[in-house]
Amino acid sequence: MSIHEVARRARVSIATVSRTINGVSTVTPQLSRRVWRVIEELGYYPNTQARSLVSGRSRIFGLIVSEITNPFFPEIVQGFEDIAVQNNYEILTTSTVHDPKRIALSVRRMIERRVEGVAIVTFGMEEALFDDLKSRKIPLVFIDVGPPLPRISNIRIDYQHGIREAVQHLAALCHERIAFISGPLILKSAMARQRAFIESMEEIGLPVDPNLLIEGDHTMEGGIKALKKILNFPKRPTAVICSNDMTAIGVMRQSYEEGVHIPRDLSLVGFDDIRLAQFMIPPLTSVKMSQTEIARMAFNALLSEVQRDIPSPNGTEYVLRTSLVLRDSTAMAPTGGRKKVAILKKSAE
Amino acid sequence: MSIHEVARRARVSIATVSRTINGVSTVTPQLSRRVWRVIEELGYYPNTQARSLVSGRSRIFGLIVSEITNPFFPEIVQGFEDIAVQNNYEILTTSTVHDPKRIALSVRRMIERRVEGVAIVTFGMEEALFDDLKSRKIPLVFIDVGPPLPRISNIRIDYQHGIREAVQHLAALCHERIAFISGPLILKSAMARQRAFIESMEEIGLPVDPNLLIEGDHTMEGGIKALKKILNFPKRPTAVICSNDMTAIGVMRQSYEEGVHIPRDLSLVGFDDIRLAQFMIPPLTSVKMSQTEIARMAFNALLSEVQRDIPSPNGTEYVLRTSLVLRDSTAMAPTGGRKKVAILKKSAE
DNA sequence: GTCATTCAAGAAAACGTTTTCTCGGATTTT
DNA sequence: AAAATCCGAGAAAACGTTTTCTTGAATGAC
Repeated sequence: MSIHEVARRARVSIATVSRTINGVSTVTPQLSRRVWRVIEELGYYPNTQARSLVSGRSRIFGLIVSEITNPFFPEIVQGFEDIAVQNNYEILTTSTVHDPKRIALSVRRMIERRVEGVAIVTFGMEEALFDDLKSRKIPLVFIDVGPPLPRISNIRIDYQHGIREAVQHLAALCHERIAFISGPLILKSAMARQRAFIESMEEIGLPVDPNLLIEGDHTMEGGIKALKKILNFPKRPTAVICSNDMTAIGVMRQSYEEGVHIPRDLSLVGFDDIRLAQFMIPPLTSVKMSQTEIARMAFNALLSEVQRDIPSPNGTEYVLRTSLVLRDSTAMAPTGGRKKVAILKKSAE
Repeated sequence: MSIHEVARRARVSIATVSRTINGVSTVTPQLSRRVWRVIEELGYYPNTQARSLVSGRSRIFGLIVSEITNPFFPEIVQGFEDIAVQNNYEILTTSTVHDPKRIALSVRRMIERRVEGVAIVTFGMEEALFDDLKSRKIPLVFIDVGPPLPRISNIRIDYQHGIREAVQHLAALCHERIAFISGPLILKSAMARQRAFIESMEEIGLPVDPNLLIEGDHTMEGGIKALKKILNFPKRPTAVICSNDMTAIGVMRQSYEEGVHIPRDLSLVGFDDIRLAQFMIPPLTSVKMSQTEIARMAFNALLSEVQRDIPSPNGTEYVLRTSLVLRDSTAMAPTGGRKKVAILKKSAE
């Protein structure tokens, strides 16, 4: 089972077996063949733990995501795993479920396993929980934190670009009253999206009604609640942009419940462009933030940091473009916005 | 950084440090306190690799799923992770993406990491790929394979129960032409579901039209295609049962496209009851196969096998009940169906 | 033909733990 | 009070590798 058994049967030293496996040049072809034959015969697989103990390299990366049951994340996990496999790395995934205890535990375990780097894809603000990793000089990559620190890279999401496209698209369809359902505003990323929305509106000369800035929670339930609120306003908006797709799905659901037709009565734009978006009814127009791309960037950030001989003095900043994907959940604004809504209300009574 | 440093600073031997960490009784409270203080001070975390090298226990379980981007699986991964955390295990997850090469590689790596057990949740038929694990006597747990072998447990899904409920439910709503969209029939699990459907229909005395047995592929796209086929039949069915929820979502999507209203024109039942089902428009009636429960069973199967002193001679068989969850995608059959069923029922008496 | 050089492969050290073995002092037994 | 027992803690072995050091044979130089 161990390298010794192989060595014994091939009548060589364990050093030779090790060298054979690792393709070190100094081993005679003849011996090499003999060793390989025994390895095959025995079905010998080297013990990774022993290997990385002596080599000091675990070939493991950690991946921390908020919640794997949120459809946004599986694509990231898959993408990360795909590249990891290609590069002979393994990954230790943790779905934090927003539980600080869980995060702390997971960080601890990753350190104990001597991971070579950790990608933190959480959109959260639990930064302090990762101090342990930082002080141990483990390469990290975050989403949307700055400024870069030694060994700590960052993927900056260019929210502005996609959201501007969304606002312009709606404006082109004659929408003027546009609501924005944000994520929890304690989250940097949620804040950034809202800010991008406001700036885009101002840029294009549309008024931002503070009543139409609604704080959601990035869940379907949140979308449902938010739409209820929106429909209660005397002056209903004709379009809604959501801070993520799950919220948009909630909005759709509640619209159906209340007899509001999308996109005839209400145009809807999501954010993230999860795969599901295209299978909604109607297919959801959304701002794409490529999960695969995020995964790729995150992995490469870690890998290149690990492969460096001297640590990067200031991490690296990667930028991810977002951009609008048009589908069927947006349409021309109902003419004379207001009146139409008034009529709608009457017929509802 | 290592146990030696701790030992040096606490002026004890490394054995004492080890004993302190592992709570071995024979260590004086006074010394213990001294050691702990140094550990805290240094922020020392033991090296898992060294630990499990000597102890021979990796405290890792492998988890192999078909495709983490399929909404059915994340709940399983999460559930598995939850229990693993509670039991101080770590998990190495692989999403096979149906690629045999990938599976083989992943199996190999798991063996190299000396995982203590592997849960295989794939609904596939790549069984031969796991022979390596079997021959190494690593505890395994499968879904829906039998018969049990030494150290190999099995979770048998009781498809019949839930599907019978679904058929009875539809029959009660006076449906008699009921279509079934299966998964790929090379899959045991897909076959089993179809068989359960046929048996349930016969049980209740409804005819099974072979034309209404359609082979899908467990994807949304498959559902879309299948519905197109169904709508082309001269004698359309009034209800459809799908072999999984993704297929049902595809059916919904295409129904919308073709102006077929669910549930007025067509009743729809899914299978799996993924979380998303309740957020569909309309909320999808589905046969629940609790993913959390599967995860729990799988983990416990592995854990109890590992904790045994002598291996189980025949694994253990766990059974998971399925049952219908009623929502809004089913309704009374369009009139015309009614009468006939009434007659049918009479003749059955 | 002797001596320096090269090189393949074995011996041994090292990685960071746990665990067995050993030892010396304290406690109990007689 | 001497002998036997216990017990806390250090020394050392072991886990399965990689890698450095060593060795001895073969090659080449003069």
